[in-house]
Amino acid sequence: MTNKPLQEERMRGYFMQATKELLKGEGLKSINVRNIAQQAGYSYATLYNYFRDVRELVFLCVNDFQEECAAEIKVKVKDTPEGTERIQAITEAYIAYFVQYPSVFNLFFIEKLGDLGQKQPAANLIYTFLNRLCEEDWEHAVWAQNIERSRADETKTALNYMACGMLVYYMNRIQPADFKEFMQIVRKQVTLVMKSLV
Amino acid sequence: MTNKPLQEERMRGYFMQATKELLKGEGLKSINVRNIAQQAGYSYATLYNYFRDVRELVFLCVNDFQEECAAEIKVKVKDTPEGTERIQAITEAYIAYFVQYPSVFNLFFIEKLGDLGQKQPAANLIYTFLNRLCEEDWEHAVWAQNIERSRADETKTALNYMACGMLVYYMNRIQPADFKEFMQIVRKQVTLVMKSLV
DNA sequence: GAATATAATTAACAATGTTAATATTAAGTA
DNA sequence: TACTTAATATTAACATTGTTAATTATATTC
Repeated sequence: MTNKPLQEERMRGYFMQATKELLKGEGLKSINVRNIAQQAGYSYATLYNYFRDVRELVFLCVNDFQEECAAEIKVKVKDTPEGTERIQAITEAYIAYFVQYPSVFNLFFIEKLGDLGQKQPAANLIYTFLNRLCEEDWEHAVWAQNIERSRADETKTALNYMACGMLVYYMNRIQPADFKEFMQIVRKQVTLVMKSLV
Repeated sequence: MTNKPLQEERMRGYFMQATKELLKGEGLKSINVRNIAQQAGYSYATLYNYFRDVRELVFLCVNDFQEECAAEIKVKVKDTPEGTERIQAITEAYIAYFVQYPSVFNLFFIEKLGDLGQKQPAANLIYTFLNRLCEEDWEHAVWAQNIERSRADETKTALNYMACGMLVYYMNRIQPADFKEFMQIVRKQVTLVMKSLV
């Protein structure tokens, strides 16, 4: 008695595991079908029995990285009081995560999923990620500080854009040069955006 | 009597012209040595007599695009009064330019120049572009509205990051779907950032 | 006009994504 | 158990792209 869907799921898992290992290890430049397949212990053509193409495979990893990122952040901010203060802390941790894993950043924000046909779900997943991370805290802030929801939404959006912009500059332009300085700017800018709440 | 440097400069010009035509026409996906060389009327290997590699060629176009963009913006904002109001107008026109030419956007913000060895100058050129476009107006604003310079610098930086972030989201994630709506969000967000001045 | 330097072209190679053809393994049945 | 067929995996092959080497064409100089 065989269970085909389960087996296929396992196979996909092996390839995804391999992809994630490569991404976090060697980085994006090592991502190609032959490397991935070797890391998974299969031949490169086998991959095509389980994924439409290599991009589908790579973008299926987005979910896993988000879970990992969310877990990491949860630990980091567990002692920060709920509300705007924690929104700042989460945003900073979010940025720090991507700095730690540049390939994940590229995967999330740079690689074009546009070409990826039906993968708009992945785009939404990415677009809403920071907001989901901060959801409770926004609720709390709106309630506790009596903030207008439309105002909160604008600030939320601003935070989202700002975080992305800072990451793009830091990652692609090496600007500023060092991480510590970068995180200081991040803190300043996040504070500045949060000020628009009141 | 020949003038080698002049001739070489001309050759470089032909290839750069071809590259720019392709970028603005077919887009980034059509950029490869064979296409560029054909568009320039030469063989693909000839390119390597004038540029280290294809990326050097492409990034040499950054300058030209910036000039074009600056000229376009100048026309657009010529009736807007100097100062913060024009900073907003310039920022919006800057964003609109990149939406109009997605390949230029990719070239400026997405393509990694990191690998490009000694091309940090290009990175700086890009990083400072919006600030240079608004330079006079910032001077005017600081002077006319008696704004602290450190405060102005923070807002300037925020605007820079914000513009980049909005573009990344709109370009890569198709979010929001339509240009008009996007530009409304842009206006709102720019206004929000500019409020941090006072 | 022959010899040489310069520049451009074609040929060739390596890396990568993808598909087609082949081989291998597993499942089902007499 | 042995044979047939379906499934899965592998190797071979092809297309695209960047790059370099070998070759050909052009221009310069004596």
